[in-house]
Amino acid sequence: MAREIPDATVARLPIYRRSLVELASTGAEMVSSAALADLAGVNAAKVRKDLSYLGTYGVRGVGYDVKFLLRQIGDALGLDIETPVVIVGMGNLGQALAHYGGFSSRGFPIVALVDASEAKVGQVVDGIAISHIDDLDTIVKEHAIAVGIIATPAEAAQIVADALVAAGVRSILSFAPSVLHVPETVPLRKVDLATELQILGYYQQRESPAEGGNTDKSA
Amino acid sequence: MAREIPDATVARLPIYRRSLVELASTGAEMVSSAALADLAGVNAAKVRKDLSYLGTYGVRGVGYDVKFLLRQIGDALGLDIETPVVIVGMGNLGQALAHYGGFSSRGFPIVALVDASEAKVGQVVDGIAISHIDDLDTIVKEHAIAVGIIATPAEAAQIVADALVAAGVRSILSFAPSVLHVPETVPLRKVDLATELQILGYYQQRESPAEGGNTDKSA
DNA sequence: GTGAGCTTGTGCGTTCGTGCACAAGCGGTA
DNA sequence: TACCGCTTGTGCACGAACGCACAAGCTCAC
Ligand SMILES: NC(=O)c1ccc[n+]([C@@H]2O[C@H](COP(=O)([O-])OP(=O)(O)OC[C@H]3O[C@@H](n4cnc5c(N)ncnc54)[C@H](O)[C@@H]3O)[C@@H](O)[C@H]2O)c1
Ligand SMILES: NC(=O)c1ccc[n+]([C@@H]2O[C@H](COP(=O)([O-])OP(=O)(O)OC[C@H]3O[C@@H](n4cnc5c(N)ncnc54)[C@H](O)[C@@H]3O)[C@@H](O)[C@H]2O)c1
Repeated sequence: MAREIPDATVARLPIYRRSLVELASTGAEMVSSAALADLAGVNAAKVRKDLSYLGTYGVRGVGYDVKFLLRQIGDALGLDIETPVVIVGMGNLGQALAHYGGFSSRGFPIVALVDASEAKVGQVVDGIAISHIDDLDTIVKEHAIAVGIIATPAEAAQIVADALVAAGVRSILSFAPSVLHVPETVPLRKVDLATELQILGYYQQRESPAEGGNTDKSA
Repeated sequence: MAREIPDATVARLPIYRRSLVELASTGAEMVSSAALADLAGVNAAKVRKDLSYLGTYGVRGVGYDVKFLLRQIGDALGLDIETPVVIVGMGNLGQALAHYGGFSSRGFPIVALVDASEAKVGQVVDGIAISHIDDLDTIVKEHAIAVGIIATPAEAAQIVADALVAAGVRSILSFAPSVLHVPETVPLRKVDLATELQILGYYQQRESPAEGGNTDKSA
């Protein structure tokens, strides 16, 4: 329905959104592409082109309506409805994620926590009791969970990913440092902290400039 | 000295490295670009082209020497020497990062922890006492710290980034959801979990496939 | 020594992203 | 009503990345 939005643009929309939320809180009603570009740390022309994919709602000579733009971006990203999330693997990282409020406040409430360790099952973290991985299927269906976050060791990541897909999760975010295979229909994104550090290592060593957000690409 | 390596390639080197470490542990001596491509989840031609930037050390008809390749990649990424890291902001995320062993084992030992809260200063996490942010300068110089990890709230991120740069840190990894400005000479990478979820939201909503590692770009 | 069978290294066409630069268009002013 | 200044929307050209496809080159067998 909505027209096709380029990957690079999609990756920037959340940044624009964050900047706009900030702007809105200061009472600003309108914003120019130049001002937004400044806040988001990108080129003004890029901002205009990106926004043009959402439909052309700017007013020449004036700029964009902040509130309206926020709604447009929210719609494009599917933030108009809440997307329930399950975290699998309640170790160091899983616990930190569970405690973090930034997900719920951005439309991704964490509704279930899962682990394989008997010692962890039953523990309550941030108001949610940890369930056993064997019950994943039931849990996902019960809460209509759409997103699975993998925070298990790398060895377990593929098994967990398979289980999530089988249970009906529609997209996956993985923190495990391993290559995962999922069906084409399930969007998968990876965050690998050690990899990030190694990339920094290269640029640092070469003493060459290389600032960069972590935009995505690939098929 | 080493020839210029494209950004996209640099971002993949750590993945190759991980796959090679795995291979080496199984006793494999040689590996073909096709096999490595399979492990890393990329195209075989891309593997060959990527590796060719490191110099041309493959043997036609045979493949690449696993151990030698590991050394080559390690050198390119600057992993031949240990790179000390400081974590700033010891809340949920900072604590999880401090407990994580994956950094030290990959050449990035965490040698200092810093926070602004009096309540946290002095606490010992994973064998390291938390220091006060005011002492950052001294700490960085004392330990010859090269990388700063920012795990503070977004509001404090820019101040912390400035302090890190002033103290002499050479590159920065930030988890704060905010746009940071640093000198061109300081490589900066951002990891924003909420943004990742929002990006997933888009593809999920469109039910279109969009797997992807998080490769970087930008000037 | 010669040939068969692999695997590397890379040239080339294609696609995607970027940002400059400018015409189109809106609002306010005289 | 006519004009001026500002901002959007986009055509265009450049560059980066990708992956196919093939020649070059190595090893082994006979
Ligand atoms: N902690 C960090 O800061 C950090 C940083 C970078 C990457 N990571 C990665 O994130 C992942 C988790 O890290 P961590 O430090 O939290 O590890 P952890 O060992 O503390 O926790 C892992 C948890 O996963 C659970 N688990 C194991 N197998 C499981 C399975 N099959 N199903 C469900 N749960 C299972 C374990 O019981 C444990 O509670 C790892 O892949 C790690 O490499 C963590
Ligand atoms: N916890 C998560 O799972 C998670 C997930 C995504 C993003 N983040 C981001 O990571 C950052 C940290 O998250 P958190 O959950 O750990 O927050 P937190 O509130 O638990 O911890 C923040 C810590 O930073 C310290 N701090 C504040 N100002 C400081 C300053 N000027 N100098 C040094 N230290 C300072 C605080 O004392 C506190 O200990 C936030 O920006 C958050 O948005 C966290």
